[in-house]
Amino acid sequence: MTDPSAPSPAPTPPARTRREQIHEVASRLFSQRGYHGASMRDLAAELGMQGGSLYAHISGKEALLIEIVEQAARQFEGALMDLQTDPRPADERLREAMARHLTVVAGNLESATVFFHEWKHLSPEAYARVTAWRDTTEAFYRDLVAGGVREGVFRADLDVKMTANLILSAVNWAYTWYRPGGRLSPREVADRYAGLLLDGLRPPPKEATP
Amino acid sequence: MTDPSAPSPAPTPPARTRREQIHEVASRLFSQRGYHGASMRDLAAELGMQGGSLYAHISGKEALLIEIVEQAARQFEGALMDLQTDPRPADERLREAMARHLTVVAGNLESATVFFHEWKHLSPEAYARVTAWRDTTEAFYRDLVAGGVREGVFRADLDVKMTANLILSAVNWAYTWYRPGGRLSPREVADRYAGLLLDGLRPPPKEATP
DNA sequence: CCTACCGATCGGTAGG
DNA sequence: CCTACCGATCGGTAGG
Repeated sequence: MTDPSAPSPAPTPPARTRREQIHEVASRLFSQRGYHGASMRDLAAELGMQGGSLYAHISGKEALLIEIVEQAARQFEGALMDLQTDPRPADERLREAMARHLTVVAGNLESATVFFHEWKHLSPEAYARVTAWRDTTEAFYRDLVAGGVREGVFRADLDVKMTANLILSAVNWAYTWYRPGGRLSPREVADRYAGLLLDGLRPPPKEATP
Repeated sequence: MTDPSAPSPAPTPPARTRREQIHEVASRLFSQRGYHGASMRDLAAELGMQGGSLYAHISGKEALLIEIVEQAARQFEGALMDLQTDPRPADERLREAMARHLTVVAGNLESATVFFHEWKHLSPEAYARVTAWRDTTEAFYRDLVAGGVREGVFRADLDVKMTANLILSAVNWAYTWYRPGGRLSPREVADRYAGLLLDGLRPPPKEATP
């Protein structure tokens, strides 16, 4: 990691790194085996330590789950929320939001899987925080759709809630099938999905030539 | 359940009922707490028996998971597969497939949740069977989309795989938000989703009036 | 970060 | 379907 010919201006703090390693391996194990199916001894073994040694770095198993899930929630939030003040028309904002959302999912498949599957095992307080984050994301997409209707970029007769549900389905469900190194980048998936949603499956109407 | 004024022509076999009760409660517990988070003693307690007594009815915990997951898979298959020979145009077939798919999800929220979350805990043989079922469903939607393109009902430039992914996202993700007794029936959700997918979010082009 | 250990709980079985 | 039990494993701690 360190180039011996160069000075090392900012030595990496090692304590932080170890915690991050634990988080990373825990994300993988929780996503593969589920929260209850992955044991602290499994986790320790993957890091080359004994089970009890983990507790020098973390306070417990649930704290690990909380941090993984809340970090994922913060990433979704950080990717989307500044789009609320974006001046572009709603169709462009939709394309951009889907691209960012899919980029977070695709770039964090393991913690996204933990976020979607294991959040129900959180203690009531953390559970409530995650529920609030989910509601915020849903409201973001509903507002985007409603804004598009107001702008005249979207149909006036849209069911705003169902439209937001459909968009969320597309970007969230990607955690089940998207694999890095596949045919399409997250942005390409977003472009195709947004194109389908905006223009629909039907062929464009022919020029009126009776 | 039995009308005392009427003769009972086919007495219900009680052994089958007990197994079905176990399946039903297991679906709920597995969906709420996850496969590894739900214990056999939890399950027995909900049925008013001791942990060991379950094994008079079932062979083990994993057999229970296999049966729940495979029953769900069979329901999806049974709902969709006869549509392959349906003579209607692809847009109508799409609407019907989504309605049936959503009806299975909405009518079996617990086992659908187990199907989507816990199948990764199956033994290799059952895992392979479920994977094959998933592939069949994906192929069904890809064929439907490709058929629509051939018929001229869908745009010629569709990305068939991504279109099928988008449809599957819509109908599968419903397990996370659909609740019985909500605003819309599964069929109404399907109608709205199919309408959005077919016609898109953009307003219809005005009649050419220059 | 390790050794050694705690009480609790796990899936499952024997014998009735 | 129950009682009583099996060995294994769980999350976590004490003391170094």
